[in-house]
Amino acid sequence: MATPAEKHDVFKAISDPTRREVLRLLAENERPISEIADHFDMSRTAVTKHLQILTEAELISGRKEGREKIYQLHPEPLTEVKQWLSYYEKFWENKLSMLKHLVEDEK
Amino acid sequence: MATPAEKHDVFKAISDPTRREVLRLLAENERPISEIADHFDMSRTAVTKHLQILTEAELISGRKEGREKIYQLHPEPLTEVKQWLSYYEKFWENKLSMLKHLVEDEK
DNA sequence: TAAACGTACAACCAAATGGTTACATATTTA
DNA sequence: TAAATATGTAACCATTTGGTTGTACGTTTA
Repeated sequence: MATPAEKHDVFKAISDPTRREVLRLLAENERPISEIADHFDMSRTAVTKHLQILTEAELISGRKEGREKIYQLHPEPLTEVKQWLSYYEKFWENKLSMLKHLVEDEK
Repeated sequence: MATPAEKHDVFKAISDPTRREVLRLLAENERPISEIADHFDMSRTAVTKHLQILTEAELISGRKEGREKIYQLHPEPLTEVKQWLSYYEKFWENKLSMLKHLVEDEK
């Protein structure tokens, strides 16, 4: 059967362009919600919902600091995507990458 | 701004567990629709819709052969996901992987 | 040629998704 | 303390998503 549609679905989380942009912003710096929202042409509420989805996927986390809530990136769950992708790499990659696979397998 | 929500959105295409399973099936073998549908607990029509989405993302293609339509995998668009991921790898990977990055950059 | 097979497609549906506005609450700051 | 700032949250909405059933149509095959 297919991979179960988990509560913390990282594939679903990264399927939205807005959420990918949020990840990129947080890769640069941790930021409060309002600063994140400033980068988008949508309401702060809408951005907050995206932050919740990313939080459920454990790709980000927020801490309260005074009246602000500061979000930071946690890229670890992306390894699941990387592992999934690695299965398909052999179908398209070249010899240089084959070498890379050998290195990978040494882990 | 965010990555445009393209017509052929590979991130959206792979966000669904059923579609990821279809890709896995086609990675093994090219198959007609009915054979793909047999692997799922849903109607053939529903599976066909997933095949259309994967086709729009150019991850698969189908050819008519007699009364069958045979689908095959085209994994190339997954490189977009791989490239996107590579930006985040530096945040989590270890030194062995750093070496791998050096090799990668030689391309 | 009649029946079975494989697919295409229209119409419909419930739930999820991605957005909104309005208002409440907590924290600084003037 | 009053005002401004930052966030939380409820209620609502349109569209998309992921599924269904029913029917039609081309292709074997008995």
